[in-house]
Amino acid sequence: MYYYELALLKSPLDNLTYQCESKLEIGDKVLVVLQRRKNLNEAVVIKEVEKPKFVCNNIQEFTNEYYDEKMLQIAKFISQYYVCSLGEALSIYTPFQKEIIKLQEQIEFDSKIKLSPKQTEAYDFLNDKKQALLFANTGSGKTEIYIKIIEEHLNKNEQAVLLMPEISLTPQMQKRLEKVFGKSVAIWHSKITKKKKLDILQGLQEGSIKLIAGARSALFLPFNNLGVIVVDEEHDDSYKSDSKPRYHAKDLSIYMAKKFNIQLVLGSATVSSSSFNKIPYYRLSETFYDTSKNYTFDDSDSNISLKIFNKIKSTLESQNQVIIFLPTRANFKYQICTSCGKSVECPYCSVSMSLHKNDLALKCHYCGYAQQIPSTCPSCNHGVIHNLRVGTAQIEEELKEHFPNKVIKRFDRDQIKTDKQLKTVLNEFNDGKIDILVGTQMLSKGHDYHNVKLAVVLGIDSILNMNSYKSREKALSLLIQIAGRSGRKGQGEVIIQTKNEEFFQHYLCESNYQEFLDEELEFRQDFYPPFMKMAKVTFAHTNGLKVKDELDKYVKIFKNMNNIEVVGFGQSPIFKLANKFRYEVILRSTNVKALLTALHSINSSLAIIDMDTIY
DNA sequence: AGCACGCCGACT
DNA sequence: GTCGGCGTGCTC
Repeated sequence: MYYYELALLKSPLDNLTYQCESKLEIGDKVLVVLQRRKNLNEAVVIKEVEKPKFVCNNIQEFTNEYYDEKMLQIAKFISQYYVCSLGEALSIYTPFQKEIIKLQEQIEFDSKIKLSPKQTEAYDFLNDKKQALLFANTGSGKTEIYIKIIEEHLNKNEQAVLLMPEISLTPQMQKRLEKVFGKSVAIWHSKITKKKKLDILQGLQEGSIKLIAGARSALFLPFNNLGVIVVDEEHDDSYKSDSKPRYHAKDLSIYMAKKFNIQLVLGSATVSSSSFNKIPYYRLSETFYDTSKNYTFDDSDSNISLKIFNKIKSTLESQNQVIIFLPTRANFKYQICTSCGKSVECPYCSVSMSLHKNDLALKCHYCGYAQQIPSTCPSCNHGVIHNLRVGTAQIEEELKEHFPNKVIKRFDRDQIKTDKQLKTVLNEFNDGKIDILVGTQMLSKGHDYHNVKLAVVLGIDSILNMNSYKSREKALSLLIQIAGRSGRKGQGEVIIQTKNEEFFQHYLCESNYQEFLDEELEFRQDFYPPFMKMAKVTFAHTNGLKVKDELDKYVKIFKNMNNIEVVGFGQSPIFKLANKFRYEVILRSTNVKALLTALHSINSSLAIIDMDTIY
């Protein structure tokens, strides 16, 4: 009889020991039962052990899947660093299939891309440093550099992965990659169908697929010979997972690249302060087209002021396209009673309900709860409800009244739910079938809109005023990214509604972003990341008193720890979420080990641990 | 008594 | 995370 320690996939439990008549390999995926449970649980063989004192259950079934040594190593790191069980960490990986055999056919790619002298310099720099940051203005041709580097690796018979924020995986990018790499490239993200995923996995293991362009989960595919990881839009916070394991795909890319000697390229026009601080960078500011921009500021409160309206009007009159950004979905974000002053809140969350006129409903954007639009205030039963903080749907509606013969479309999570919808709207927009695109953050992410002459930015102040050490960086990078969508070929106009003109004005121009980073890093020295490690521990439970007690207990414990600082604690910004009350405590330390020791000492079923929290 | 519900603890 | 055990308290 053999005895093995197994990591239970998707389970927060520690490894458990099972027995088996036959010899197994480390990394094999098997199926087991847990005592009182009916369903089989997937598990991974971690190590062989001596016969334990307790009685073991048998391993029920075997599979033809396995995790290789590198996967196990990284998963162990993830479970340590991001504080989760090994089973949870391993769950992000897609395992290898046992009986697939690698075909030996080498294809020689020739992209025929001629890099400019500056691009060549950047290319040489990236190759020379092995792990480097490409700090490249929009329109400076960073994709071509990525392609050149990927090509070089594929021609050495290595594999490549190109990570992008989910929403930037556009048809344009797909076309560009397919033009060079043909059937050797595959696109990978959460919305790819099951069947397609199986085909890709087969192709990847056989060797017919050599490049994966995908969202963060693409980093965990069964690569056997990964030569390069490219992280595009590396500043993007969506690389951080918000469910267990709460890993950061960019940080893990850096870790994996160093550990396994893989080339790493991080790229962005607005590089993150953390990468800028620790990774050697090449500044590529030369652009192919003269992209001079004309910035205007507007300190109005109203949704669309006369000044903004006239700009939109004249842009449309000259047959050009407009994009309008605002950070809020729906028609209005807040429903305030003019009589009693109370806002209409979600019954399960402590947030205001958003008005969706089209669906005749108030919806909670956090738990999805929807209800009918009340005619009078539900608190005082007689007050009239007043709408505050305008959203994309409302702007769309108002613009449709003003420009009845123009085509106006919305670009947000309500409107774009599938990959197909995304592609359709983007294609229509680039074919000139849409005149105005009104959207949220989605608008800013890496899309190429070639005919946009005006970008309107509303509500950026609400991002700048967020209570986070990162809010300046977030607001500015977002603004630059949106501005970058206007006038990619030639003159572009940007109008920004803000009461912080001095701040934005100074740093807005892409060539000043570096100056911003220098000053921002100086400001953060000794207090914030990247100089300090920060973690957030949230306690959540339906019983508000119980969860408060738990928080108080742990705050006391943390305060008595060496090398750990309790930055603050209290109710979470959204105190009640999906019917659970939430309190949080922010910890920081210059000492990663001390911080991890504190986090690993937490033994509470109410705790949600978030290492390197982004807020 | 019969059960719905919520809390708690174990899982090899 | 998920399940069963068990106590509470409500209803027939």
